[in-house]
Amino acid sequence: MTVTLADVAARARVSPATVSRVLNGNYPVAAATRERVMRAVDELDYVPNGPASSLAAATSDLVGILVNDIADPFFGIMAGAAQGAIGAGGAGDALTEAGRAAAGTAHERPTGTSTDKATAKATDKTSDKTSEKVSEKAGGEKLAVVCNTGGSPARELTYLTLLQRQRAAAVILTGGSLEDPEHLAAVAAKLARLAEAGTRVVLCGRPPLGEPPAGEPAVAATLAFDNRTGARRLTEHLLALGHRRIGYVAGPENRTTTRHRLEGHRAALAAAGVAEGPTVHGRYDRSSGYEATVELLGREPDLTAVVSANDTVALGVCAALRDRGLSIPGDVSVAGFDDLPFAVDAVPALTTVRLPLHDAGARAGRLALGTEAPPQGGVATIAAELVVRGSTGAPRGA
Amino acid sequence: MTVTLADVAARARVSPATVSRVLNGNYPVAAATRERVMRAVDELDYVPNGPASSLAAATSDLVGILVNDIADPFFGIMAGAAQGAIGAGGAGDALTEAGRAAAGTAHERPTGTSTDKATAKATDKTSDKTSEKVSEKAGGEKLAVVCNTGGSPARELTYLTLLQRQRAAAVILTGGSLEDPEHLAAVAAKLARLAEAGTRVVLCGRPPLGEPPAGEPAVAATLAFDNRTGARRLTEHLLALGHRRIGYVAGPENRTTTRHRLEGHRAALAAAGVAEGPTVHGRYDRSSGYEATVELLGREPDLTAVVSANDTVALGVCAALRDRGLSIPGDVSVAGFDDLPFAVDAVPALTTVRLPLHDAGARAGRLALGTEAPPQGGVATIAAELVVRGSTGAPRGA
DNA sequence: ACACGGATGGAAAGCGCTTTCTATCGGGCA
DNA sequence: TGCCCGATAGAAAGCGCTTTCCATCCGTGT
Repeated sequence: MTVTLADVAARARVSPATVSRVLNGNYPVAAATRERVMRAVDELDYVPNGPASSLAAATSDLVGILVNDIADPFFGIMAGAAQGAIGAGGAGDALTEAGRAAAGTAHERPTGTSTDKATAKATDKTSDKTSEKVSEKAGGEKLAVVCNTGGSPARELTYLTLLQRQRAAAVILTGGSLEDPEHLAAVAAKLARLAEAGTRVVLCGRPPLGEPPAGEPAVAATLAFDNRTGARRLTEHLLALGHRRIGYVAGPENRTTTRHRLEGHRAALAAAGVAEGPTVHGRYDRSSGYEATVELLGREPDLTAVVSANDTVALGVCAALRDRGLSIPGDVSVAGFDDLPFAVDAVPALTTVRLPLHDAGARAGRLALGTEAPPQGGVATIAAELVVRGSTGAPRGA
Repeated sequence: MTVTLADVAARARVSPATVSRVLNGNYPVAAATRERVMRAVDELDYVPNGPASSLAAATSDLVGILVNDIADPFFGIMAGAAQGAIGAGGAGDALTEAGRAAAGTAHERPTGTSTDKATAKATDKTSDKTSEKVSEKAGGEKLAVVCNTGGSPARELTYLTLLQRQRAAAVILTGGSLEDPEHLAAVAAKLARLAEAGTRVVLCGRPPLGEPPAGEPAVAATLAFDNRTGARRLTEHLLALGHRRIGYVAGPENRTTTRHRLEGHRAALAAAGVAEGPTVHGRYDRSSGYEATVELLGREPDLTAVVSANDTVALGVCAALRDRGLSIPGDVSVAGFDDLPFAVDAVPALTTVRLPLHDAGARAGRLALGTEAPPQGGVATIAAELVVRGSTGAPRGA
């Protein structure tokens, strides 16, 4: 029922081997023959069987991107950027172009007859392009898929196994991870076997794995966000404004991101000799920020500033404050983290710490492709930048 | 180098066939034998070769979710919900639980010795569960991957082809589509072949495909948002408040969502005998809303209300208005669409049209799994609900 | 006590593609 | 003119797993 390589071979009156070679373009095939094969592919509307190729070639062109929460733009932006770098044929940033290019792209190949042939042609084109003896390592066009772990360690492992099963070309893990030693070890082990099997591993916005066993090569290329310094700068900013009673709405416990940001915050306080204010842990969503703020104010009614786990949480913090009749930043200053697109639209606009999510994601994509050389020592630290806006100001009477 | 089924068989002193049967649990295997095999699997840390199984079984457990923009929560929420319904082992909504459950889940299997064994165990557990003669159609645990098309029709087709190659179990297309007839035909053709090959096709938040050829079964189960009615209600609300000069910041041209919302808007105006105000098309992002508003005010300085393509755009509209010194809703009312989580945090909170993204996504996931029966006639229309908040009010002097 | 059938396990034939290893065909060169 | 080589194409051996027959084995019914 489905068209196979053999069918194409028969129609083109060549051997299956030749068809394979034409399609993969890594072996000289006479122009005439190639032409004949392509015609047959077109006419039969042949689509290669992925599993079969992957099995025979022992590789696939899948790249997995793991995210903690796909509904959170923090991950969406990184994933989109990575995906753009991986799948857009080098165009780099298809995501950004997307809106504008929304129309038109479909007509680029007017030669096609039946609509579906356009697809086949596209495939051919790709092969053509790569057929000019592209080295194996160069990493041609790959297909990125994003896997939503929902923050569940079990699911993270499941996806990693799936990707391992699929013999993925690369895996990108984004965002902070759970700090449970058992889980960490399990992930490290899994990544080690993936790397061993030839899958490129990239960590984006996540701290590096432990050191590799001995003099062995690093398992993963790592792009780590400098959450600690970012958080520290943010708290220093608040301290400079005169705040001394600062509440902290932290992210979920046992997460690296949560810990690092908290550490930066505490470091700033310690350096200034200011006592730490109340801290409440919660989720990375707005209602968590709301609830935490209520709790915080209960514990310490005269707070003059609240630092949030991230921008989304900050929105909840603002809402809670407003509902209590407190003005921002008049009565209480609020700070976010990440500088997601909506941060500037909050009223007042959020003071926050910008993380170059887009750049980091794109770079992760290139690392996954092998287009970009891994950083020295395998780990690059990505700086976080303080962005001061209207939501922070001097405390009353300062 | 890698462990294969045969290795496991050898170690367990059974035939490969038996190992396969234990792993897939669709054939009676004596408890003792099974036990032996499982031990071997554990000890060797065996991970099945996905491509090989897919090839032999002619199916895979991949479910593809196509989204237009992964950085947009509109898609993220649907994708997350779908993914939760598909991959969470029936738990239904892993995404929501995620934050809370962030810790702990890793310890659930204290029997494991080496860290990596935990994974193997998890796999076994799954097999166990399904080994009790689960019918083929029931659709066990599948793996959802989301594919970001970035709104590019070419990429949409590419991903569909990829999924076809992988012999995906199901495909979910989310969000509106381009209205280009050629592209539409290409997609329809592709989906038809997918369906024909046994892949379940679900459209979520996208209008139905054209009618299937003759008396043939519908290719796709469709969950269509009633954007038209939603938009109509929204404009009616504005009209009821007394607005007569309403600007419209529309989404990209040639998109179904854009057209439907615009049609609803116009229908309301027509029904009320009110002349249509200026309309500007743009992207689905905040800066587009900002720019469009500047343009709108240039054309028609005395607008009293602006309707936006969606909430994100509305944020940009608000920013532009604020920058011009116009108050919301005092001088100009603003309305969004979708009711994304941040809509309530805008100041003033956005009046918008709520789309049950989460429910729709989850339902799409169940349809993809075959857990839920497709709607009558193949198409279910999902109602959109007007949500009135502070960003809309009576125009000055009304 | 003997034949029969249910319960298990093995053998082996692929699934569709990739990739050596060969075979063939012309030319260029000595 | 004859030989060796580069350029092409084909043959065939898998890749690792599923699954359709079959072959056993043992408990039962009569």
